[in-house]
Amino acid sequence: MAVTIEDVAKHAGVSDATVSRVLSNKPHVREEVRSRVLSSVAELGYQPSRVARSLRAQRSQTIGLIISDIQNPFFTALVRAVEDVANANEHAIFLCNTDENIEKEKVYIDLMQAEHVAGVLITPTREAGGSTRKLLDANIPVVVVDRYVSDVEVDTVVVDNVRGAYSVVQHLIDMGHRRIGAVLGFPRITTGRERLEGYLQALSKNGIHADPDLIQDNTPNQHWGYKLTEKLLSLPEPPSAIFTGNVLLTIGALRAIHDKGLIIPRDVALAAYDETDWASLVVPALTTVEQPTYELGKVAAELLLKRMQDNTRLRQKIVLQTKLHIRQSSGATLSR
Amino acid sequence: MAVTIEDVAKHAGVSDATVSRVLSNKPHVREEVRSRVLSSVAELGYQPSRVARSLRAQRSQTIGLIISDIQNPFFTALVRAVEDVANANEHAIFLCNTDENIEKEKVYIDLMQAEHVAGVLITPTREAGGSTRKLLDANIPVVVVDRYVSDVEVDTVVVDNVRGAYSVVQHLIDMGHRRIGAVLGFPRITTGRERLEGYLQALSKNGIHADPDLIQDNTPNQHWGYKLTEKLLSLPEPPSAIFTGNVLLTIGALRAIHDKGLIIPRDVALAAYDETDWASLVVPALTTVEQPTYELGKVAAELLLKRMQDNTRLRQKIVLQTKLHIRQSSGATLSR
DNA sequence: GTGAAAGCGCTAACAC
DNA sequence: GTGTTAGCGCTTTCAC
Repeated sequence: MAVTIEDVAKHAGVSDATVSRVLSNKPHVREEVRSRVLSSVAELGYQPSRVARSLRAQRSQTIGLIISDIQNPFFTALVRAVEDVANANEHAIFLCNTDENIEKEKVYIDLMQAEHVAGVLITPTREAGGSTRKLLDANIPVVVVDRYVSDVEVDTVVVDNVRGAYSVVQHLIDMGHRRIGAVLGFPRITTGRERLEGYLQALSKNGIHADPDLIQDNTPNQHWGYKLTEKLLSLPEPPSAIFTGNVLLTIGALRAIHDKGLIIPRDVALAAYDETDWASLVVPALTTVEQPTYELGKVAAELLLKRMQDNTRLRQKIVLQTKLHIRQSSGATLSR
Repeated sequence: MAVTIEDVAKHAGVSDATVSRVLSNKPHVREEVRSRVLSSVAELGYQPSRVARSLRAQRSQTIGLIISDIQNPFFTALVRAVEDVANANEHAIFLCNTDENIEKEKVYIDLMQAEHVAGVLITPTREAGGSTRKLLDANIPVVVVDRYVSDVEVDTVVVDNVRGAYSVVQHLIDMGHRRIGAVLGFPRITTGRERLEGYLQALSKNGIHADPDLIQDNTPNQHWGYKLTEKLLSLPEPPSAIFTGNVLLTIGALRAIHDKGLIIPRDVALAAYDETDWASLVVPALTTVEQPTYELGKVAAELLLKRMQDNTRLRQKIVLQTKLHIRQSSGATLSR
């Protein structure tokens, strides 16, 4: 049906081996033969089968990208970066969404093996690196990104979440707040835990007692952002400021605050993890911690490519820094 | 290295063919043998190679998804839906981003052939369906989604953009506006052209002359949303209302309006294509046209699966409807 | 410098 | 009901 290497070989009057050599730029082919083959390729519109190549090489030209939620703009920027890097290196991308669900993660890990992918980028659903280890055991290069796993030696690219959270909570304290609520993702996800840690460090450094009622966590999505914020606002002694742990939680929180009829920052201040396109357009503009999302994906993808080329290199852990954007939602009166 | 079907066969004391039969639930296998094979599979942790299967079957268990921009939440919802459907049918997804770039689209089309994908979902970069035809010629099932192509017979799932745009522009007219600016995507993309058409229909129906100065189009991203809106606002006779053609254009427009120091809807009203999480949280809340994004992806993916099963069925064109959300940005004083 | 042949892991056609 | 065999398209020895 489709045109195969044999068709090209016949057309050029050579063997398939020679065609193969030409196409993979191997030496030891006469210039004349090479050009004859190339024109046959062009004439027949030959497309080498990546499937056959994968089977033969026992490795496909594809990178598996296992992320938590494609509808979270944070991951979207990551995907974008990975795609750009993969593209430039002639790799395709298998996209997989776990929804923070360990079962889905497992299914996808098996898929990665069955597809003989060249490598995997994963934002693991939990700190225990079972899935990561399984891939490594199958001899598949892996880079863990955004979150780390603690019980497996693996290349890792993350953001300094402790410091990011610390800086923004410190800012809230600087604005005079002492009862600061936290709306976070599960602490079993390392990003959630580290942001909690930064929050606690800031409080402790300023001699503020951490009230457990003020610390809420669950799946980091809009629904729980709403629920947890509602809970905070209904406390007998509600917080005067709220720190939200990612963009989806923030959207939920904004809605909850609005539905309660409260005004930011007059009734309750807000500072959020994750910068977005619209953070500076909302009224009041949002104080945010910006993560280097594109950079994160780019660095991780590049690291994966290096690992794919040389599996003996030393494992690396790269930590990127965040940037604080101070705007009106935290009560700051600075320009936006 | 990895466990193969032969390993399983030996372990169970049968031939590979029998193992294959068991795994693909073929009849004519003794129950006793079947269970012996299955326990060998489990014991050895055997994972059938999808690569080998693909080569053998001349078709992989993968769906190609070629979209325009993964960072646009509209496409993100689409991706999400496709992934859910593919998942439920044991298909993986190749994700490809064209950036509205025909050259990238062509590269990906070739990739789809080289990967022997089971089918392709595509949001074509232009109305001329060259890429789509190429896939069909290679006997790969295709469903065109979001935008249509006019010169190829192909299954299509789109939104009624003319009507969506018409309804929101009519609403602006109802609010008393007669000079309405339009910030749109290229008319070579069918969504852009149809939204322009809806805009023009609404004007014409109300006896309003369409001023060419008020109609701006370019690549539908944030940058151009800003530029084109700036241009509109700098006209000697600027519009009293602006209709933006997608969410990225809207973000650019919001920023441009803000940077000019104008207040919505007092100085200029705004109504936007695409509903978002935050549209109702911005102050003023945005009047939007909501597209059934998830539905779009779901219907398209299901249609593709049907086409994959039976390539002789009649071509279908499915048109989904939009929903207008009237909020304050258009000057409406209704509740949000 | 080039060709012939083997084989990657799987399934389907054909034996028995 | 089960095994043997061939072959999907490619690359990589190994001859010559």
